[in-house]
Amino acid sequence: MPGRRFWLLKSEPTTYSFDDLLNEDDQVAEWDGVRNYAARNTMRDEMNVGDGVLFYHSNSKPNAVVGYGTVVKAGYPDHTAWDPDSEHPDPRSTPDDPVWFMVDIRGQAKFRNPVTLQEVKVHPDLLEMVLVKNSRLSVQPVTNKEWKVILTLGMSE
DNA sequence: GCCAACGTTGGC
DNA sequence: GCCAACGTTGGC
Repeated sequence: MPGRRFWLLKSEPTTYSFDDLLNEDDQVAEWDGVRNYAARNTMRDEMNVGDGVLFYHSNSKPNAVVGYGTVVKAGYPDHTAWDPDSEHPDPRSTPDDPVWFMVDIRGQAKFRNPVTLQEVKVHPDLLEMVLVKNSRLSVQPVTNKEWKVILTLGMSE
């Protein structure tokens, strides 16, 4: 599919794990609560329906890419920002003038063989991943090649 | 639990 | 607009 792009989403499994996503109705969830401008811009402006998504567990044992899925809804305002009872309220964001955005994602499959951060750091095709270069970005681009390599590694025995 | 790296805030 | 101070992320 021309124009299809690839992304990596991070979460701490103690907060929200890939299994949590797979347990949702239709395995679909709103990727809400992101409060970082670079990550917001990516979700608001770049991510499209059908794009591939890798899921990474941070602060985990081991830290690893654990599965993949797809974008099922492109960027739209994150309504949790103006919900004072949500995890990440931000009074600056309103329905009329939203500050924060999210996408909906569907979990496709868990990797038989999670691709650990250690493996990523030594694999010649993965050394340049944003995951390694800027470890703090929670929504980040993945190249076509990185996607293929990680899927192959992840789905192998 | 520590702390380096990074992002954000706010005084000037 | 700069940059110091502060807060957070996330690997170890």
